[in-house]
Amino acid sequence: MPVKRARPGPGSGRPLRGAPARGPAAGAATSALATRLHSAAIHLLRLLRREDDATGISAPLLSALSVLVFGGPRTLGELAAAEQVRPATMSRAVDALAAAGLAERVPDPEDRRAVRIRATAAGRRMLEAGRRRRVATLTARLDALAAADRRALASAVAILEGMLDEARG
Amino acid sequence: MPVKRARPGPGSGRPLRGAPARGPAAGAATSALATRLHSAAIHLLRLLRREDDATGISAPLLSALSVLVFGGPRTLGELAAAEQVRPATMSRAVDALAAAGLAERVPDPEDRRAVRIRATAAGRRMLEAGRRRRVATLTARLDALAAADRRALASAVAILEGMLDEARG
DNA sequence: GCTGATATTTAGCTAGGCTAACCAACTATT
DNA sequence: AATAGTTGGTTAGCCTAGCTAAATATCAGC
Repeated sequence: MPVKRARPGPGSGRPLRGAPARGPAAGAATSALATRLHSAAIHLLRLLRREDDATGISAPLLSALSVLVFGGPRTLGELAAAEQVRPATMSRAVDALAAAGLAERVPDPEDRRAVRIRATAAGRRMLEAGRRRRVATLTARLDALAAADRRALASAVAILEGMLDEARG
Repeated sequence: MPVKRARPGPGSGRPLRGAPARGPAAGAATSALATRLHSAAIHLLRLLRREDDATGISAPLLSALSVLVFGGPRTLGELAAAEQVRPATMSRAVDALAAAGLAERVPDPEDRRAVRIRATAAGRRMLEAGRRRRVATLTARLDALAAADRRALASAVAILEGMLDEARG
C-alpha cells in the first residue's frame, strides 16, 4: 500500500510571496532550502519504510497498532479519528489486526454500543521489533557521521520541531 | 492514494546494536535523535501533502507527472521503473493523466511497440503551480525563523543529503 | 520467414479508502 | 415510561491503485 512520493525536482522559481525583505536573494535561498528539505524528508522516509515492509504487515495497520500500543486502548471511533480515517474503514482494519492476533475487541463496560480496541501482547512485541529495526537503521547511519554533524542535526531537528509545532500540524 | 504514516512514539529503548563505543550514553542519544528525526520528517511531509491535495490530482499521478515534467518524456516502461511500479499499473495511471489532459501518449518513432509519455503544457502548468504552493508553504514557515536557525537547517540538510546519498536510497 | 524476446495492454484479484444505509444503545424530553 | 433523536459500529457497494497472468504487436537474430 504505498502511499507515496512527490518529486519536487531541483530548485526553481523566483523569490516568492512571503519572503520579507532581507536582501534580494533571501527569498530564493529560503525556497531552495524548502525544496531540499522536502526532498530530504521524502528520501529519509522512503529509506525507513523498507524496514516496516519487513514486518509483513501493511503501513495503515502498523500505524493503527502503534496508536494502540503507545497511546493505549481506545474505542473504534477514537482510533479512527486518530488515524484520520472513517469508522467504517477502521472497523475493517481492526478485523485484520484481530485476525492476525495483534489486537482485540473488548466490550466497553460503560457504553454498550462501543467497542474498545486493545493491542495484544503479540501486537506490542511485533511493533516494538519493528520500531527497533527502523530506528536501528537510522541510528546506524547517524553513528557513521562525525560527532559534530550529529550535533548539527540535533539542533536542526529541535528547530524543525518548533516550527512544526507552531503549525499545529 | 493516501499513503501514510507510521507513528514511532516517543523515544525508548536501550542503546542499540550499531552504536560504536563512544561513551556509555552515545548510542542512546543517537537513537533518540533517530526517533525525533523520523518523527519530524513524518510531520513535515504530512503538512506539505495537504498542499498537494489541493491540486485535485492523486499523489501517484502527481508523482508520475513530475517525472515527466522534470525528467522529460519517456516510454511507459521507463516511467513505470522510475515510479517503482509495474508497467500494467502505469498504463492505467497514464490513462488517467491523459483523460485529465495532463499527459499524452505519442508513438515511439524508433520502436513501434513502445509508447512515449509526455507531459502536456497543462500538465507542466499544474505541476508548477503545485510545487509553488508546496514550497511556498514551507518557505513561509522557514522565513518566520531567525536567520541563524535557517542557516542551521541548511547545514543539517546538507549533512542529511550526504548521509542519504551514501545509502543509495 | 520462423522463433524468441520485449513493450504495452487487458482481465481479474486484493487492500484500503469512501459514502450510505442500517441496527443497537444511549440521552433527553415530554 | 414512551418516544424521538443522537451516537457508535457494522455492512454493502463503489473507487483507486497496487499486483500477476495472459493477450497482442513488434522487433531481432538466425
